[in-house]
Amino acid sequence: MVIKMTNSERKQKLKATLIAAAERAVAARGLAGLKARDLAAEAGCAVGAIYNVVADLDDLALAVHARTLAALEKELTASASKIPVEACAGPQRATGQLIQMAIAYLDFAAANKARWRALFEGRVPEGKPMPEWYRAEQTRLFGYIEQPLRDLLPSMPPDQLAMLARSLFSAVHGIVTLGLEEKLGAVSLEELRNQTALFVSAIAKGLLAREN
Amino acid sequence: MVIKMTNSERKQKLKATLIAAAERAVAARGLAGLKARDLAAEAGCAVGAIYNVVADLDDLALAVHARTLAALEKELTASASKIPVEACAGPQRATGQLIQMAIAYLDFAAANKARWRALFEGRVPEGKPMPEWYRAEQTRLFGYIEQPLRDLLPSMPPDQLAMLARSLFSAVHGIVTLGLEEKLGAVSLEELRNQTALFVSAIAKGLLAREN
DNA sequence: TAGCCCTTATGAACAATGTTCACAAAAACA
DNA sequence: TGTTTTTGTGAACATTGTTCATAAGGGCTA
Repeated sequence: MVIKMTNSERKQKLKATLIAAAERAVAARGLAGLKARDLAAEAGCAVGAIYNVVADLDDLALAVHARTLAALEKELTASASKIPVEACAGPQRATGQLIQMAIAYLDFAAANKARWRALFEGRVPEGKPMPEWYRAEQTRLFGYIEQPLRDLLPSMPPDQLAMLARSLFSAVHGIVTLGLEEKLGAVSLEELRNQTALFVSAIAKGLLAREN
Repeated sequence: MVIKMTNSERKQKLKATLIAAAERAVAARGLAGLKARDLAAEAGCAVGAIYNVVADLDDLALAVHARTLAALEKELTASASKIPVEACAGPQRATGQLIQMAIAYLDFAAANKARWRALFEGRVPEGKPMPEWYRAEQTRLFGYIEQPLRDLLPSMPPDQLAMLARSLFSAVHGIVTLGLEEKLGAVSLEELRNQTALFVSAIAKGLLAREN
């Protein structure tokens, strides 16, 4: 007996299938490996069918990005929970948390290179300013950085704190990005971990010194 | 009378023309705006002629990148010369130089957004590991960072110093990149300058503290 | 169940790419 | 001047994303 599906069921199923296929494609061959015909072949549908469930291939890429961000968040929270609450207090603890998160970020990027890179490769064609939910996701993830930063610098006004979180993430992101690209010469993951920890620690120390 | 040109003269001239056209295209429409047919039209040659003087469009992009790096270097040295030699000494002076350079980098990126972005957008298709002269250029530019870093941390071994220079650049690059992308929310250039200075200063302070 | 409508599926067709190639033109050389 | 090598040409090819007329099939009312 053939299982019948209602229309919207089929639609949702196809969308899920396509996203899964897209994720595999990105993981295996990068964002440039996301091709309409390949997706259609792997999902077992016609090329045109793609555009019934998704507006663009960019749309699909965004869906993949969302899943990547979710995986990243999982990793971040997992790493955060590894620090015992009573280990130490005050600035030391906050600094430790920041270092831990930075290294978790690095490790995630290294372990999911293609998918992670794809997050920052996408073209922003001036026209589509990125959907709201995606922005919200990003902002929410930033919360993870702001909290330890707040512990570190209690007297910092919230808006400056947000700015600082942004910059701190950017700095770590830079180290991770250029570290994982072979573009600038190869570095071992272990060495990258050291550098990341060193820099986050230095930044924390420097910021703390400035505050007093 | 028609001016005749020897073959290699023509070739070089066409190459120069193409590079100039490519530079304009990248500056105006980004790396994605580098199209074979547009170039041919602007250079007044056939599309096929391009491939007589250049292997790829990627090759042309590299030529453009080289010019961008040259312009950046000019800016960096100009900014470096603005610091009076006698202003202050030791760690303060070194820190000041690093901040100055970071801000010069930021300003250059902001003033030459498209060309600068193109430097890091290029596809690295695993196959062509980037020509040697390009790597050499990059390495040479890193020298500008290493020197003040050496002043700041005289007891640091050279290989670690190179690593540190790399990471410092990466961190600043991250702040600049994510700052100029609208992807993460807009920030004014002035605010970015403050953040950059704040972070470089914090890093310098933190590294110095670690050393003693 | 029959009949109508609207959603979905299809794959050929379109437009825009980079790149190649057989051939033409021109320069280099003997 | 005649031959050979280099350079120029633009049509042709392959690969993209995206669209569209058309066909197929589910959804609903009678």
